[in-house]
Amino acid sequence: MSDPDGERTPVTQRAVDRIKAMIATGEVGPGERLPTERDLSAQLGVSRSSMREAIRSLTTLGVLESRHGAGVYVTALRPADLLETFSVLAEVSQGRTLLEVLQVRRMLEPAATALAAARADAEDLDRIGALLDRMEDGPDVLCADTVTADLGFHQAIVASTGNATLAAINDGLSSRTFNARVWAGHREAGLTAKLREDHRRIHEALVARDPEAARAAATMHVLRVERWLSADLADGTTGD
Amino acid sequence: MSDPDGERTPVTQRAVDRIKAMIATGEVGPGERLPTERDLSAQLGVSRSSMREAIRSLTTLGVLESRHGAGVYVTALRPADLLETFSVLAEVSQGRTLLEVLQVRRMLEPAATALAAARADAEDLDRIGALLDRMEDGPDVLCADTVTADLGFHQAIVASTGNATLAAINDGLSSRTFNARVWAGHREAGLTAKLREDHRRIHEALVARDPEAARAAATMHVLRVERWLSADLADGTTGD
DNA sequence: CCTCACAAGTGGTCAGACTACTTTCGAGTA
DNA sequence: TACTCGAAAGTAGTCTGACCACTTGTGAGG
Repeated sequence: MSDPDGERTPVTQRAVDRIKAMIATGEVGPGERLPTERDLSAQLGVSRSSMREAIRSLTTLGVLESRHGAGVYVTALRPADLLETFSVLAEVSQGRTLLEVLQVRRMLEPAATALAAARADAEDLDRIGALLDRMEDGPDVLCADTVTADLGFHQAIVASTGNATLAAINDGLSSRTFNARVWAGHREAGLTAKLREDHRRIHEALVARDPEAARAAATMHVLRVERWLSADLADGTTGD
Repeated sequence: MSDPDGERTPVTQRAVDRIKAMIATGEVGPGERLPTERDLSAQLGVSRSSMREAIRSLTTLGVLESRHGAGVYVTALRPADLLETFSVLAEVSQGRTLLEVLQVRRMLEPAATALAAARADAEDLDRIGALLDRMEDGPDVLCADTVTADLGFHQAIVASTGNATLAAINDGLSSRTFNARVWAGHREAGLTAKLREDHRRIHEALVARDPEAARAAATMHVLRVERWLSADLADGTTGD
């Protein structure tokens, strides 16, 4: 910050910085509306196109939100808003990076699940249990619902830790396409029962309010997925 | 993906998706150059303005890189590229969210430090040791160098795990301004010696290649900072 | 063979017009 | 009076075409 002016900074970047400053100084707070694009561009002496690119950039970052016909607003600036971009990692990653992601999840999920075992309230447990049932209900068929329930199951657990930042990060480390691959891979190997067993054990530990059991169950689950991915990658037929 | 067409998607969003698809299908790979903005906009039948906004969005996400006069390129798509936006969280966070961030670090750093104790090579240890010295060299005065060395110290440790994704995430959870606050706060309380001791213990565990000692030392360090922040927030004079 | 200036090509910025959507407010109605 | 609904004003979204700033390749000149 405070680049004297040694090098010419692009106009759009200056606009981005200016808006960031407006938020940092409290000139506009979370949830509030910014001046119109036209006003902003006039204030900063830049064209509306450049201002729009600046706004687009901050919108992508989750700092601003544009509502067609209504105006540009500052988001709530909650972790979930700011970490939405995070999902790109899981989406784009392949091979080696995917393994790295799983390694990070092996650090986070056990700790998060243990914390959830201590903190989840009855309502949380109900929600988690319902998602578990949805996963079990699915026949052998791998309907998209199973994958959805699986994602929801883990998200609900992490969310019940009460740490929104943790939840947002963990969500970013999971991706629908990857999860679908995991289920498909396990079905081919006839191992979907193992996945279901993992989930049930995690749920039992949560209900029993046993953090250490929860940690162990979560570790085993991530490890299983990690091991499967390792083997899958080694097969060569990695697909995209 | 594959939104039938139930609702009209904005033109710019379609352009973003199209470029993402070009990358996903391998039509353009990491490091390669895209067609010119003018060509792309013609291909997709959108205006150059909209295409520029799409490119701006992907540039912000760390997927593309624009070089004035030279063209638009796909980045290497390394985790560090994709997670650069992550730092916004640590920059913007305040109060409660900051505590959440530290709680996540308490899950990651011990595990990462333990892994580093097992994996770091001689070169890594040298680099880490040098940064430790730089931190100790600083007199009582809190020159910016101490903060820089502190940041570098933790980054070097996490980097030596060999997990670039982990390193990128952890970097995103640290911020220069927060670190400076921590040092300033500890100096006021006359506790900088404690911070130095933490770092020394971590380093010793790494050199001894003792993962469990490393895990414990890292945990204690993060806990100390967490406890300090808790107290600092309770003081009310939280600053911005 | 090397150097350097020029030219072509590229992203960066600007201006202004029009479209699509949202919100507001007032006229008309029950 | 209270409610409904449609028109109007205001906003973001898109398009066009022009010009500026920078990079790169190339060809003339040394």
